[in-house]
Amino acid sequence: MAVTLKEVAEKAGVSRSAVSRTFTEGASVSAKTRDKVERAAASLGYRPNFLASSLTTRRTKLIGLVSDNFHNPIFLQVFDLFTRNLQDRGLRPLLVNLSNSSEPEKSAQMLQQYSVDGVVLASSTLPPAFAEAFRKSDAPIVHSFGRYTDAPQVHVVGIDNRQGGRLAAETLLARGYRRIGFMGGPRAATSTQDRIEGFRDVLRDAPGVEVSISYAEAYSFHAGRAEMARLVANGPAEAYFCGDDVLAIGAKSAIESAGLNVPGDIGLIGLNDMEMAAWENINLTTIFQPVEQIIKTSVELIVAMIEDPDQAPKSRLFDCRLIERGTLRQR
Amino acid sequence: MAVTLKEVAEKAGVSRSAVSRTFTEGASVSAKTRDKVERAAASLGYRPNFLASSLTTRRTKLIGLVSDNFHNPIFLQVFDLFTRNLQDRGLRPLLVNLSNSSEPEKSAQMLQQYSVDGVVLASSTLPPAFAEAFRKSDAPIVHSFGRYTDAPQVHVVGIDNRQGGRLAAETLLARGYRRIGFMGGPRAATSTQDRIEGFRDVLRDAPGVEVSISYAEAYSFHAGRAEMARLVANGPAEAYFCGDDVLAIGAKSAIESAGLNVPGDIGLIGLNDMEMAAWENINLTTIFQPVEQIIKTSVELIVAMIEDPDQAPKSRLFDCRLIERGTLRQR
DNA sequence: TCAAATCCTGCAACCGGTTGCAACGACAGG
DNA sequence: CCTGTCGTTGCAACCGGTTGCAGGATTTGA
Repeated sequence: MAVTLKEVAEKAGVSRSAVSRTFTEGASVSAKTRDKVERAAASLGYRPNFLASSLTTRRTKLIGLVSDNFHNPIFLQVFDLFTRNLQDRGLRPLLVNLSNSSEPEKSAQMLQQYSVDGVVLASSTLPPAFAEAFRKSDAPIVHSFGRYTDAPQVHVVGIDNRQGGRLAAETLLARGYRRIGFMGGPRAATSTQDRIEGFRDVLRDAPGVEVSISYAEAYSFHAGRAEMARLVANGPAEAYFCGDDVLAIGAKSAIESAGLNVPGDIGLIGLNDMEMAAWENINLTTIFQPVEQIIKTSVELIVAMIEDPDQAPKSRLFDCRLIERGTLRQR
Repeated sequence: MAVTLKEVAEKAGVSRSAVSRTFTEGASVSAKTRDKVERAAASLGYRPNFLASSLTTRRTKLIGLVSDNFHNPIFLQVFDLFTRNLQDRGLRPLLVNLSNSSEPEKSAQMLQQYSVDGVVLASSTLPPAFAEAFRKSDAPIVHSFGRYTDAPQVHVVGIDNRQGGRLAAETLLARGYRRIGFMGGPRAATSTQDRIEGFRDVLRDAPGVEVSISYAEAYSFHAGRAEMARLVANGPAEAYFCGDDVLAIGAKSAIESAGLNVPGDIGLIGLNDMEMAAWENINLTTIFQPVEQIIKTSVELIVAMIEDPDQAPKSRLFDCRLIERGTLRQR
């Protein structure tokens, strides 16, 4: 059984308040008392109970970290960065896996019952209804990797998907491709639509360019591979912008299985720049998404909102940039 | 501000105890009272505060999920499975990232301060001192993917690394390889030594077989690639057992970069059977590690220990099995 | 119809802390 | 030496729940 305040107080011969105060930043305690208390606490191995104190302080230092993406390898990096950023500020992530859950309200309530100080939604595929469910809990919320809106319901931190789409289109144009395809993730993913829009904006005005659009069933290797296999069988474009690296890697596999070559026969450009994209046997040209910056900003934002919860929701978007590797022809 | 017990009690015209009891499994409340309370609770949107109740019940339903492995893609699956298994039992993972932390005691104390009901250490590379630090916290502990010991300090759930090593060796022998290498992870990783032992046990007695051992600096693609590049330059063996799929994939990349072919020139067999190993462009023959079973057992064990904490620590090991794909010659 | 058994309920104390307030002691200034 | 000020301390109430206990209400059995 853990040592309590009371035991320390008795051992040190002071009141419980005195003990509490020596462990509270900025409270008024004399050097003599502090010394007695610290001595007693050390000898008993006392550690204040966070949960008990949270009752009165109304701070748990718990942050709900909610995601539905446990298959795309980029999210391992996302979890790594989130946990470290949070830990560095003395916050603790309470992990919630929304995969095949149809009841976001349950999770939102649960987080509320744990009195989390804030919630991070880390997902680019979260249906709007889900974000809405969490909004009702009164804790600060940040939607990371979310979609830009003029009047967002919650704070959004992510990339400018439109700019990413434009960048991909410009890159493909500059390489001289004229029959160009977009291969998106699931049609419903919020990120996909904006990327298409940017992509189209650029190509609309380009003379003699033919654009095709298709969707993979998920942001996964197999979905990308299956979709590209279908495309290859029906006369593929010259190059594809894939909405995610993992789709691009699947696509590459399909192309090579068909006896064709990347970038010789078909060019590919991905999005994310996940670790694997740099592996020499993959070597994927891709649009870099500033994951570290997004996460750092998300955590800063959550911390700021804990201090001052009444900030109007805003979208914070970062630009993507091109990472040139070996899956587009040089021109 | 959240609705409290007291407000519900007032609205329903009953005592606080009555409200508490209607929300407590198996407490004695009349149908009439329960009805009044539920009505009032629903109209106010009341949800009991877990943290407050944990103070008296001594159950938080919080489980510390500790890991230091946020780079090997297999761990995304590990996190997925852990969170889901825990959630299914109404438990909540408090995620702790031990990466580049040299003070496990801090994390252990922190978990204690949150009164977690149990701790899962999910790592195959955890230095013994780390496990030791957590052992001192009085919560039930399970070390998943840990190393087998006759007299373990904490419960261990993992694979029989020795059997895995034997299986790899037998497979390579059966394929007619005679110059055989082992490429392990970091020399200090607890798992590596046992795998070598099993591997050696089989090959020691095989006539005319030459065994070499080497280590990659980390369980990572680049470490595997670098080590294999070194081996290829110095006259490689005919086939290698790599201590992890990600090492094997790195090795394959190095072999192909050197203008050689897998399995034509060098055979490879990995360990883990991570998702990516099945990707058609990788198609890695590997030793399957029953991750789902390990995690399911770990969670069951934690739950059992919460009920009855005084079980002597035991090791629970699972057998590996061979997954044949395309990186070994057929014989 | 009445006593005994059973079920419900509220009181009050408690879980492990925090904090407003009033009392106290020490010290400085007059 | 007295008074005012200030820093320190303990008391007691509180955070949002749970629970042992005793008394009241209800049911059961004869």
